Amino acid sequence: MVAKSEQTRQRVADTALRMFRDIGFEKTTMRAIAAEAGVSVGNAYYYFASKDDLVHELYIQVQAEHAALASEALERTAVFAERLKATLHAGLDVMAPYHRFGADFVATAIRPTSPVNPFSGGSTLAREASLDIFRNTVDGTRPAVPKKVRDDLPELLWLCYMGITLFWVYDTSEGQRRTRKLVDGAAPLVARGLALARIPGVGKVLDDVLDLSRSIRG
Amino acid sequence: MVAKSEQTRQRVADTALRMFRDIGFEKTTMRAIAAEAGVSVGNAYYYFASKDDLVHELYIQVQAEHAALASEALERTAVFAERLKATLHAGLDVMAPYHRFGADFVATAIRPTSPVNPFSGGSTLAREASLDIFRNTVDGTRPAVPKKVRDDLPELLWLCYMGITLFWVYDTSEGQRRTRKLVDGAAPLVARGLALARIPGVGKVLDDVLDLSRSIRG
DNA sequence: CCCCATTCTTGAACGTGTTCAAAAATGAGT
DNA sequence: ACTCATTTTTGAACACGTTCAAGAATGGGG
Repeated sequence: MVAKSEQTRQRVADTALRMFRDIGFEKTTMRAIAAEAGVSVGNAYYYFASKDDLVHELYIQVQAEHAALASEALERTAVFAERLKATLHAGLDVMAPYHRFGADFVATAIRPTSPVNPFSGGSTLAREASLDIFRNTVDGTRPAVPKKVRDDLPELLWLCYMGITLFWVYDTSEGQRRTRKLVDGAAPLVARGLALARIPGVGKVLDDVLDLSRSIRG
Repeated sequence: MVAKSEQTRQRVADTALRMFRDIGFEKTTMRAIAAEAGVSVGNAYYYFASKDDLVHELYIQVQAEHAALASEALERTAVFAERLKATLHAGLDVMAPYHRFGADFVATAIRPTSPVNPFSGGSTLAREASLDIFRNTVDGTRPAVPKKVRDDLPELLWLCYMGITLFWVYDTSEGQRRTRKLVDGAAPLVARGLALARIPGVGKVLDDVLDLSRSIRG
């Protein structure tokens, strides 16, 4: 019977995530989580190597919700700008309850040693899952995006999404209204920008940008 | 006599900065700083509200060095791409000794509550000082950059610099070679991209980008 | 039923950043 | 020289994340 152990793990995770949402990152101490979940501090550490690891748990869950919500919304349109908008808004929808926690999340995630870090660590599962959402967004587009950028676009959009998330973290307007406005404004602009890729002069510069991007990554 | 007090403050700051550079952020404990500087822990806190505040001190100093080094290099050329390259490389030069400390610095700086945060807090002195470096970079350019973007360009470049810094933090290549390559490649590309602003189709999109950027900030 | 290796759980202990009441040093006014 | 309010300094104490030796529960094999 492995269920008992899994049950304890789940109770700790659920308690932690609820407390992150309700009272914020700093007030959610490991002692408080343990007490609330009815286990000892050491026991929580048996299942999660660190407090950051619990943040990782939250990241996984938020991302799964993002994928589900985006996938659903993407069925409704094939127009690139609309699809991008839908994916980005879905991300904001899912993160919304955790806005007050956002800054701490980003500060945690940005450390190279963090299990949540989206950049380093190479092929993190979480990062690939997140990239897949943007691959979906690009792939289902009709008319298709220019061949030239098709391969790199998902990663580029994902990077934009990271930027938007950062903007969102600092967005103190009610309901993060300004971030919504940013998404609404930026999505069609990206689409129009892509169309420019067909202008010869622009295309050359774009080629070089993509070359540089590839050479830096390699 | 106010010098005695200032002397203590300076000794704490110097000790902290040296230890950050030599042994890293985490190993530089407040107790270790105090011991090394020959004061009590509480005394260090009399002058610096937090460990983050000591990071702020470092930020100020690094930035002053960046301004000086960039200003010197900018006297040597009026070509935009060269000026941008010079400013960015100057930044990397100044940060170089602290590379191992970079991740902790960024994680500290990114919190909205941090005294080092470059975004929130509105008109932080440090942020304005940093922006001035890029205003200098743009202003002295001959031929001048397109009127359309002249006002917004410094802030945009500064934002790029933040991005490059982030890249630099994760750059594990020796001497952060890849970041240098990024700067060398990106600077001329930005210059060529600016030239495109004069193409009508591109100009329209650019106008909208700038409009959005302004409306979001306001 | 009992063994015992494995899995799970406990709570005290460590080092950390930070706080604070109290003590010491300082220096301007007499 | 002597106040005494102000500035500076001290070190013990607090809550935190984390570790770990020790013990308790579990469950398959005799």
